[in-house]
Amino acid sequence: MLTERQLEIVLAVVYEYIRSGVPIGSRTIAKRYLKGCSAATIRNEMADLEELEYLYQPHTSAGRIPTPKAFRIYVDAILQRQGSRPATRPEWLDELRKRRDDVQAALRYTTKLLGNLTHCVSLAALGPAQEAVLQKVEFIRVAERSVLIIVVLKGGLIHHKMVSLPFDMTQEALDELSRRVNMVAQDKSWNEVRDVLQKYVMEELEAYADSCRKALDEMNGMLVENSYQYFTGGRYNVLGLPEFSDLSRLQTIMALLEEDSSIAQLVKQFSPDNGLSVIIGDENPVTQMRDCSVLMASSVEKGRKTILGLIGPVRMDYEHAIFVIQSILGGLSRDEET
Amino acid sequence: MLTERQLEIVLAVVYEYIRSGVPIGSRTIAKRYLKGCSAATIRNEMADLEELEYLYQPHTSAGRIPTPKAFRIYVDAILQRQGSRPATRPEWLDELRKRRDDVQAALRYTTKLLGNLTHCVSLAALGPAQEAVLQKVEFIRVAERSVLIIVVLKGGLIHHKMVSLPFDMTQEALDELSRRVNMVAQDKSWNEVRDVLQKYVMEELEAYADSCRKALDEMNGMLVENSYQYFTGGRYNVLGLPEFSDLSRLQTIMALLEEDSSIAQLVKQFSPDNGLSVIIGDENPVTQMRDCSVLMASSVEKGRKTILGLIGPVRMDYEHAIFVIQSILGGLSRDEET
DNA sequence: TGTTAGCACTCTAACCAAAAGAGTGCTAAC
DNA sequence: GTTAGCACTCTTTTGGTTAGAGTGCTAACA
Repeated sequence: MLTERQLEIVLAVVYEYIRSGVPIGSRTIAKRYLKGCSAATIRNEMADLEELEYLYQPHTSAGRIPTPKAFRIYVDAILQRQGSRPATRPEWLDELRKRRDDVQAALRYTTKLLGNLTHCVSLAALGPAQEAVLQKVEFIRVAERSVLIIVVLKGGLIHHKMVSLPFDMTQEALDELSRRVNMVAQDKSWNEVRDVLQKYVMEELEAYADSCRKALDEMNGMLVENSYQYFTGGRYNVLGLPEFSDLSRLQTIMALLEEDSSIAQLVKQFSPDNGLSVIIGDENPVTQMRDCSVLMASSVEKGRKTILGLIGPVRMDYEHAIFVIQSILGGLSRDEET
Repeated sequence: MLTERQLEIVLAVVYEYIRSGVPIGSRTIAKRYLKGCSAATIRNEMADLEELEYLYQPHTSAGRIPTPKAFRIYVDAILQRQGSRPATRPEWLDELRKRRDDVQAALRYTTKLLGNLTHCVSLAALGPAQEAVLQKVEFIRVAERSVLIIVVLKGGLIHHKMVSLPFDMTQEALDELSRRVNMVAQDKSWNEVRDVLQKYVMEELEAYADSCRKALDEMNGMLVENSYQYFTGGRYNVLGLPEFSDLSRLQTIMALLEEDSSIAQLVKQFSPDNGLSVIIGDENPVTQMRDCSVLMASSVEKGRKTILGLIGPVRMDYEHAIFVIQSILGGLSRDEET
């Protein structure tokens, strides 16, 4: 265990390092944080902390840099005293609220906002919709055996997908299918109606059984399995940072961020069901991201998960980032009306 | 005017510079391209070409680098002998064709493909839809005075937008509106029906006149004014390039590319109505992009413009890029069935 | 008159050594 | 347990030197 003073030193080094980005010397700490002690004392402690793997030196005769382990206790300390939020509501929240009605547009705007405020790459994801209430379903024949499925969810969210069916269906047959599906499904969640629908459609539309089954399968895919929607923004924010001066490494991260599948991996692994999680440096199983930290916050509303993420340097301003990400998540929510 | 030999030298310097990225010396040219002449002769010519602003030296005693003016005649020369295309159809085209049915998804895939094949940042845009044939229009009430407008175009393309109306409308009234609009508009283009619709709706739905007018206005906005859809991809491709080692400059370009509005500006300014345009370096009025070259190709099909773009270093492999962008544009088109 | 060989000249990039600066680790005293 | 002092280490900066590439110019040549 760390002594009180050791903890103080670790926190001070992290704090200072986040601001300056250069190794922190004993003098700095003694002068600014532990005024009771001299630099030499700090040096002794630092040597111990190095053995305990909270700090390390890039080389002898340099100051100390915090390890991920140190960042971890720093972040944990921040999360502890979460209560003391600044009461002032930032003005950018109002702008966000205005756009809340169109969920997709709001999330796009959110990634921009989040990125700019934190100087990190930001991402937003909208979880599966199986719990969301269906408002309207429509099947539209686009070409032979090609059908466009449109699902409108309560709240104005829209999902659509082009699918190809095993057999062609006329628009009339599709309209009939739409009518039936809507009859059963309207104002219910997909989870509630999925099985009923499967049976009901099978019975009544036997002639098109195969195609209908396929269509419902695809709907299921749209709403359940594959149905995360991703948005990213602010990629340019990390370009200037010294920790990403190694371009080839930056390139692999950027490439990752253009692949929905890798974002999906990140999101699935880390987004807590409700709340915040912080993944620091090598805590991340995605090896290409070992030099980054990731913040993920999520909330569930009307059966639908909203996830916000931040990807930045290990040396990010966690305190500010946590504040921003939580404010925005709150701002997106309809529950909270102030 | 340039002499035959001067032209040869310019083209050779450009060609060599595109491949190597370093200043080209007189010896290289003499040895590989103009075997009849000695290096000294080439040097004399080069001095003249420098005065004519086709070449410049980063410093005395360095080789020559082509100016944008030189790139321009190089590109023009390529465009001249367009006819001699390699007959082999690249295998990536087949993959693209398979995805052609869902236009949006196809364009997303296109940006990825285009970026990877050319090592440039790629963009795709889908032009306004006022000429496209309407298949179905739907108005869905999402909240009080909040309505989701969905427009499905022939071919499976979908546009949707959340709008707020001056007065609330019941879903029944909206259904009535949908019914009327569909009756008039189905299988016609927006351009054909816009004015009729405006009148017709006004007459019959007087009670909701204001809201209906607003809804139709918004539809107009969706389909005409603001209706470009943009996709970008392959941003990471330019990260490694030496010409973008100045990160702050790269950062401004990347920031531009995350703004739909600045992409819009680029697209509107440069996309030719049908065909290809190449903007080299300082030919670009967007000052932040003076270090880049931009390729834009577009085609119009069923009244709808598809635009593909490439943004890369001035020293890009134009020949390859032109081939790729044209192949892909052809591959996206439905007309061309081979 | 256009072309070429030869050579002095220029500029960059790479290398090296020396000096400055920052910060440590250790020792001895408090 | 804490601190002052000091020698030591390592990086960064600076300046100077060299090797190499490529030019421009001149004089000779076809």
